[in-house]
Amino acid sequence: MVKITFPDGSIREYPLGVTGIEIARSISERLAAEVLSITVNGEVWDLTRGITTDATVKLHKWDDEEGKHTFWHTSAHLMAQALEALYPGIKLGIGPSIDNGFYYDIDFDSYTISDDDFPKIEQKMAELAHQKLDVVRKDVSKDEALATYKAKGDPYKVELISDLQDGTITFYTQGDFTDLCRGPHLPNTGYIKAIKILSIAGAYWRGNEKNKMLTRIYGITFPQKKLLDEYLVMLEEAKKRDHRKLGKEMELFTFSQHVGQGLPLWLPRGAQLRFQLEMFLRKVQQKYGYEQVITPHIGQKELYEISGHWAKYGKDSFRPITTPQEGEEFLLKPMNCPHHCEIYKSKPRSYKDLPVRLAEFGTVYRYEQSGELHGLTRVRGFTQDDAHIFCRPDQLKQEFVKVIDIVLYIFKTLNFKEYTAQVSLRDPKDREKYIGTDENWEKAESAIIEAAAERGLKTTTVVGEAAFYGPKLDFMVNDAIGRKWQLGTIQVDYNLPERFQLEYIGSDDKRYRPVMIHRAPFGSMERFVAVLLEHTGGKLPIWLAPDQVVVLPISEKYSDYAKKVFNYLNNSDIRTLIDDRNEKIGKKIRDNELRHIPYLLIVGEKEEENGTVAVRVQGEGDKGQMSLDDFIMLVRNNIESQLTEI
RNA sequence: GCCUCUUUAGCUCAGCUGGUAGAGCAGCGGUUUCGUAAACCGCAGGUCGCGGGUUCAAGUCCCGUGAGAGGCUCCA
Repeated sequence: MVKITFPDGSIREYPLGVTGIEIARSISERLAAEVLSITVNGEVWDLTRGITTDATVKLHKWDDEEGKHTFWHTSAHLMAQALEALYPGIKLGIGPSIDNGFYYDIDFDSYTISDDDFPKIEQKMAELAHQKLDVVRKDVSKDEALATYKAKGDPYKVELISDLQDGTITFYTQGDFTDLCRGPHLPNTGYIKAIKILSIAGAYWRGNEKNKMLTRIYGITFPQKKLLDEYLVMLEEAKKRDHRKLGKEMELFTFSQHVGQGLPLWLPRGAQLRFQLEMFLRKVQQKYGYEQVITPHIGQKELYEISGHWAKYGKDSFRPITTPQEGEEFLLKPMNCPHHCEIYKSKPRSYKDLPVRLAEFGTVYRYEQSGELHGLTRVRGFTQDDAHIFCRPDQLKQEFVKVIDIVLYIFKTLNFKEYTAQVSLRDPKDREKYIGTDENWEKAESAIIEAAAERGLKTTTVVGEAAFYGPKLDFMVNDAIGRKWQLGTIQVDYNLPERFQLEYIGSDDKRYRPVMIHRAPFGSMERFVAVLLEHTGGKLPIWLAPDQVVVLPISEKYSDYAKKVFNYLNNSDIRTLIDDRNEKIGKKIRDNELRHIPYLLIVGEKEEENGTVAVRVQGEGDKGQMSLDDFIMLVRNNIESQLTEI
């Protein structure tokens, strides 16, 4: 007998070799029907694997991450099985589950695969799933595993096996398909009821660009058709919220192939939106003791040699700008920090002056790889909401905490309810990647960890993700449909003060070196606007909306009154438009709703008589008549309630 | 940068196997003067991303190149 401990602490005894599915069945048939995998002593197992020691277990259903991953892992095998049947002789790479589904990397050799093949693949998978093929685990020796794949002529699996430790290597077999795999898997393929092949893409073997490019096929599967339908609806919703689409529809920004890839052109409405965001952050920063500075878009190459950016990123940057003067070279600035260091150095600083907090909406240029460019989220010219805090070492943690407060205030104001924070530390084994002394790195890392703890942030820690000059704290927000975006970043830097020989005079009249914090709560204006659009689906908070109100006369008879309303509102600092086209009111409402304008004011005979407006709120419909002054109060109160005090 | 796909009017898209470009919306002109998500009629609008090639003939086939999409690698 074995003792099985459940998550609630209860213990039951089962015969030696009991399986997960048997345990589930002993609890209820319904559970047995839903369970997908089981964690045994911290390791996720197949439901059909016998338990031979006392164990702590947890059963996983579809709503557990572990359950989904087991499901999708088997689905990846199912897809590979279907592909092998359809395209004999293909060579399999790897096929893991991912956050939303699974993929398999495959060397198709002479076959070419396109979207048109998806239905065929889906159909074959469905057919194989329907056969309820048992998925059988088998331990094999390394030699045996190698021999199997050598015989099959699959170089990728041979490479994978060669890199594995000796000992237990497992194969999973379903029907005539066998794959090298650690597992775990579903008991049989019959669990998979709904299948969708999503996309196709190239992927380097083992993620290394020196290796051969394999074909990666992405798919997703579900235990019920209904769930697939819901997922497809969600994908549609994501498409609707795509900031590139909204940016075009709302006339916020555009790109021109003549201006260049990744160089956004902000249209009047987009510029208005950015301006509102800037004003908002300027106000917050003023309260936190920041001072605005302005620096040029270029700087001498030497500046970046001092900072270390040229050595580190020079080869991936825009080429230096030359001048009529022999030997003179400038760079488009890829960072604002060197300029800000020079501002710090422009006069002697006393310990009493610190912290010095220099802020700038600084536009920088980076030559991102062409394949990486994406809408406003990844561009070659962008404006950081940048600031550099120069402080004494004893002020570091406190300053860091204040920056966290700014970030959290922004998230709150803009209604990002869920967020996580990631502490990125250096990889102590990869010294080549970083500059600076061990001692300073350790001080910086502990300052971040302590500051995050002080504000009770839930953090994850990733080793090896630090910037080359220091560790950082990055913020990720969840948007309205659950997607994660990286936004703000706060970074500690002992390195640049060293390189720029920054100093302050201490109370003992000796010279000391300040510490720097780089921070950008939005990250960049471009990226932030993109995330905001996707989060809100274009329904921006009223204070950010480029156009806040549009006045719609019922017919041309009332356009004089509409103009009076329009002027009155604009004079009251409410950004107002008028739509006095010769169209029916229904048409005007439709068009202006589609433009995502927060308030539509309908004016006709009744309104003109009473000196009122009929208010229609975007997405909510008719709110009835009110006086113009009441409406202005309504708008102002709305703005105030959204912009809560710090 | 690499792989796959896409590129036709301001926007969204149609144009099969090569025979010389089409729709809806937007725009403009008119009719209508209207009460909460699309009134009606008419007009105009395109060197089919760009450059070569094959062909009697290229939006369509081939080569090169720009831009976009989905991934991979990268991200100060």
